[in-house]
Amino acid sequence: MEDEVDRLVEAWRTERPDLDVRPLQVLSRVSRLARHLDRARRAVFVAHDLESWEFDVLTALRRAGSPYQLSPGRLLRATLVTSGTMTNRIDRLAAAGLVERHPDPQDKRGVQVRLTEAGLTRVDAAFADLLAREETILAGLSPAQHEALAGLLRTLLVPFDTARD
Amino acid sequence: MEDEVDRLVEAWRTERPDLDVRPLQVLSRVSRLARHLDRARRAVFVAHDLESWEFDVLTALRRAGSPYQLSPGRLLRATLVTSGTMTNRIDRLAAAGLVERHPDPQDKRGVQVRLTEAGLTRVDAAFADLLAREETILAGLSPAQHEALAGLLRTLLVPFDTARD
DNA sequence: CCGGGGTATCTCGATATCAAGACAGGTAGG
DNA sequence: CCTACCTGTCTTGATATCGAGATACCCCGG
Repeated sequence: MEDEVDRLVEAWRTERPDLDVRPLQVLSRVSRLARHLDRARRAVFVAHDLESWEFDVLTALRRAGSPYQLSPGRLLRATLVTSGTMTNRIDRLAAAGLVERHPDPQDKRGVQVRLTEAGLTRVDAAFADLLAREETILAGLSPAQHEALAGLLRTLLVPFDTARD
Repeated sequence: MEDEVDRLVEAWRTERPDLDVRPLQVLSRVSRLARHLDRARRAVFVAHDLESWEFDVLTALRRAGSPYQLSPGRLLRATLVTSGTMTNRIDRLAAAGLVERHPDPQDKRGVQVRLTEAGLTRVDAAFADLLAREETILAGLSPAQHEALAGLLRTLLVPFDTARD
């Protein structure tokens, strides 16, 4: 079977036979697959009345464990957005009743963003559905292939994750 | 070596031991890697005074082969954006002198977007640089691993690329 | 105790994107 | 040929994001 990237690579080989376009075989697929995953995620979240960005913030809080709270600074580093964006996101999540802002007793500059009861149940339900959907996307892979793929991707990711911060 | 996803999976196993979070081992890595690639691309393009979206449109035209022209409709399908976005992009690329709009002689509703000489040289230079940068990202993989990874990703991508359109 | 640099969060203006709809031109059936 | 539907492109209004800067607070060195 062929995918779009096979066609894309073929076109480049015709147009630029002087270049080695093999990197595209991996990296264009990563980008395109990420785009498709984004759409699939969105489709799962509409059933829970959540946007992707809401889910990203809520899961970061959920993973932190009880009492499910993090500072805006930690949240923005976890989700790779700017501080202005995170302020806006927290505002809207608070308006929706999914999180609450609490002053940080340790640091008067700081704030702690805490999941509400409603936020917790929403994110747990959405996360379970998301995993189910992702399992179907991976259904074409054997357990061994699955593991091999995870390992290869880790190899590519480690330099990025160790370089920063 | 560990990456961010290993830590993320570990957190989930603690917080939700009832769920099988293995899909994240692959799909979260795909999403995160795509994000890093995006930044790396951006960094390459600043040297050529190009934005990522400009590069996307210009490469679609470049791949089409001489005379390097496509309709806005084909361009928006190739780049996965909406028609309003594509109109805006073509406007700005035309203002920058990288493409030109020509009426379609076959279909009076239609337009053909054609790469200018300046657009062709810019995209060729940027593409060569991008490939060089991508090669360094993939340097940690042996040729066999590279091929295996490409194959596994294709398996995941084929259902998406055959389903639509 | 005080001053300077660093940190945490928020504000503001600019912008790229999307969704929905407008509109001209194409196309097939009666 | 003309009606009704479809297609290709552009317009418009709303919105999430970013980058830069403002503000308040922390903390270390003198």
